[in-house]
Amino acid sequence: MTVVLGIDTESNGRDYRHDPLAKTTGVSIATSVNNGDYFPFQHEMGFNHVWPTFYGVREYLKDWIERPDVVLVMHNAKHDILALENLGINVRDKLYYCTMLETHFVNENLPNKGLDYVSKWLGGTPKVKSDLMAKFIKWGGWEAIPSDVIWEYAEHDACLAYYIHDKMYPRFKAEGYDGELWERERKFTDLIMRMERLGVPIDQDLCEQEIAYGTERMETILRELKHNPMSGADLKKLLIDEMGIPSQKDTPTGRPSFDKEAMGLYETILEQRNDRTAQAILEYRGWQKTLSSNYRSYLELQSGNGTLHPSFKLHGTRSGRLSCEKPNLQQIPRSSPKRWNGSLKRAFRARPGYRLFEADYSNLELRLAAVYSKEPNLVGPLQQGYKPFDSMAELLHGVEYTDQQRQDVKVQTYMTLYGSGIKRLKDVFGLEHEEAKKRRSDWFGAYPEILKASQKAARLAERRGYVAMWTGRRRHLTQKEGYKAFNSLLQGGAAELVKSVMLALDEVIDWVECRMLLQVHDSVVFEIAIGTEDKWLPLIRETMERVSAFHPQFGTVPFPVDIKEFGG
DNA sequence: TGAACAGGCGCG
DNA sequence: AAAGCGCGCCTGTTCA
Repeated sequence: MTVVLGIDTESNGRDYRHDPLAKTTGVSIATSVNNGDYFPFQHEMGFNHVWPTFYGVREYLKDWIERPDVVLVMHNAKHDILALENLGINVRDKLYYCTMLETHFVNENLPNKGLDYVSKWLGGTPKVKSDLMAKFIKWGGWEAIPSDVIWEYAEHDACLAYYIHDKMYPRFKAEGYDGELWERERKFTDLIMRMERLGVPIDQDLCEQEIAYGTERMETILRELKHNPMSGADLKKLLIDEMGIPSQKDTPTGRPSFDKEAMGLYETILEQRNDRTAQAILEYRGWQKTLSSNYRSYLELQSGNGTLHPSFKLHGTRSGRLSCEKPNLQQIPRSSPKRWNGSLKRAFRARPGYRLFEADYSNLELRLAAVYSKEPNLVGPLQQGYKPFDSMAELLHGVEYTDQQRQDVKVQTYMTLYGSGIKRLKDVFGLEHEEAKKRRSDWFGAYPEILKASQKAARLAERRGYVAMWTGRRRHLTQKEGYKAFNSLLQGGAAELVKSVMLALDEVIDWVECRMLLQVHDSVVFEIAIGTEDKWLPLIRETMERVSAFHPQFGTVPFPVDIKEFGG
């Protein structure tokens, strides 16, 4: 017989992954929906337990929690596992359930997966945060809450975890997630936790230099323009009222738009007057974005020795991808000639004795589309080693295709795989309705099996309410969302594939000479000891390219991996 | 004064 | 009938 325990932990609010002062102040345990207790024993203020055993609460909890017949239930286990580890309680090898992920797997479309929201969504009670507790938090942070003040809140949270598991587990199991899939998810959670703890090293001096340079550029531009380029109202005054240019584009709410596309239009008009106002506005906004979202944010978030510890959210996306926050290192600007963000990767510098490398799949989702659809016009050329868009441009425009045609085919292909309609095609390529229709039918004429696969996925989603990825993981769609089904299979299938690959990589790397630091959907960033590159890089490539190990279908086309040095 | 929304932009 | 998909996070604006 197993015992199910709802667990919730309280801490002093510091980050377990890098802060030596991080401390778990107490643990709550629920043995049923309405039977929970809180064990405070490391609070700065208020009562601390020394009972119930002579050798202490920590040991008592450890004995209980580590018992092999105890199954733990936690809301956001990734956090509570660290909190328990902080007490020397090891749960990495035991069976646990994360109610947040149970909820996410069964209903990935829920806008919020927090404990309070999910409980209420299920018809349960909300969290109980007293006014007094809120005041303490405001006054001195979580660290300042006396144990007696957090008591009720803490034990209630453990009950809520128990309650959510009680409600969600049957659905989780019925959809086939318990067992192998959940075990795989726990292993992946463990891997992500190791990645997060390692963190990503940055070059603080370079960040500071860029902040100084960018701030100066922004001040200069502001003096010239005398208007705030971040303010729509100001830009209207400047460009439309003062300079007399008619509005080029409107936002959905009817105000003039000054996004990149609109600014491009203003720029061509201003070019004739030899006026650089549009460029100045774009440069200002470019610096603003980069300084606040990247350089300054990196310096603020680094842990004290120049290391970033972003959080990867396992429940972050409906598609099954990870998301990343604080900071979001899945949106580091890619290399380009732009002065303000074109070389941002230089801000990342491996630890002494190491180098950074990024290994990424080429056209991962497109290759998956070829596999799923079995489209001979795509599978054939890929098998022969063609680059997909070379082959597609050739098929649609003949061997004499232009660079522009190739680029357009690429854009149209991704638009199509993402479910774009004719209207969007018209807008993006500036076509008449009939031309757009023809482009669409030409594309589908060349790749008819893709159209069929897409329609088949849509029908299936409409009939069953979901599509299943190759692992069994589901994406739930409403009747109206059938058009998203094929894209869900590609985006979600790719995410599942990269997850499997990372688990396979975990088996071959040693996490000392070679370790994973980041995942960016179709790529993985590694830190590798100098002098051992020849040992690890080929192994990484082989492991990543051997996707047929996960599903025999993936053997029908190659999945080539490109490896580049990353950072400065 | 703070929350919520809108617009904008970075990534795959 | 028509629909580009999936994110995080910044500044400015609006509203309670």
